[in-house]
Amino acid sequence: MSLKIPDNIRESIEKKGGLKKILEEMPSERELQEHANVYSSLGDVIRLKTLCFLCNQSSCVCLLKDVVNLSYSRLSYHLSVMKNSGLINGEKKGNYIIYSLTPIGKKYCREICGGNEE
Amino acid sequence: MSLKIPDNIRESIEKKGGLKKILEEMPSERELQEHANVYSSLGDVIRLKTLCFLCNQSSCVCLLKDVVNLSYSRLSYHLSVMKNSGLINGEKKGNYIIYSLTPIGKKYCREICGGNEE
DNA sequence: TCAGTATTTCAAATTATCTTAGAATTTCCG
DNA sequence: CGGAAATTCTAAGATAATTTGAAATACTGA
Repeated sequence: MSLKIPDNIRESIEKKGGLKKILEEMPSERELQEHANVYSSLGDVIRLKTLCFLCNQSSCVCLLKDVVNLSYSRLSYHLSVMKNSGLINGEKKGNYIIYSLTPIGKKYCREICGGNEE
Repeated sequence: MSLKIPDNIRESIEKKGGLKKILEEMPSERELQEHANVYSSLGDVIRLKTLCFLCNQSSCVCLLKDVVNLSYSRLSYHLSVMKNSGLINGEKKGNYIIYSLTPIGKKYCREICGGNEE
């Protein structure tokens, strides 16, 4: 690693024990991938709106449909993205599937919507 | 809003002052859009790795290139995404551009990498 | 001014994500 | 059980994001 970089940066790195040490202390590829999955799931207004609504109120798909104003199939796609990234969970209750936030979903809901929780 | 929804959900909504009230208390479209921009910028492993490295150490592009192991143009694209979403900031120093985290970038860095900051 | 280095920009090709229509499933109720 | 109504899923095409490599820009020092 005999890279040509500005002196002050090189010195700062040496003080921290070298580049190798810094890199070793960073989160693993797997951890970063997991975070990236959640964040990209959160990176969409429709899904954030859904998250914020579920933060206040567990809901069937038919009510969510009216809240976000989408077709069933389009909403269903976004719910599946959120489910796969572990933000929400759907539980079958008779004719309906009731979606609610997982603990991870609640954490991010707080970050976005403030403290008001179900 | 005479939607056919499960009774317990309808009752829960009434207790909270009705659907209209719940919707009014949610973050605005604009706020959600801003959050979505940041989250989709975070939704990529390359960018998270960059964020975590900058969390420890401000850096020129040439060093980052070795850290994330990408071509200049590919890295440059990801840096521009992060810059546009307000996570990082580049300052020209002679021949180099030194990137560092903005306050927003530091906030998310903490969420991902734990407490260790520059 | 000129050569050299660091970084960005552009446009085309590729890849991932989103949307839509409609099919399939599930439940309700006679 | 069988048909209707409501809900959910699937797969294609449409849209958006990413990658690539070449060319452009901006600065430095001789």
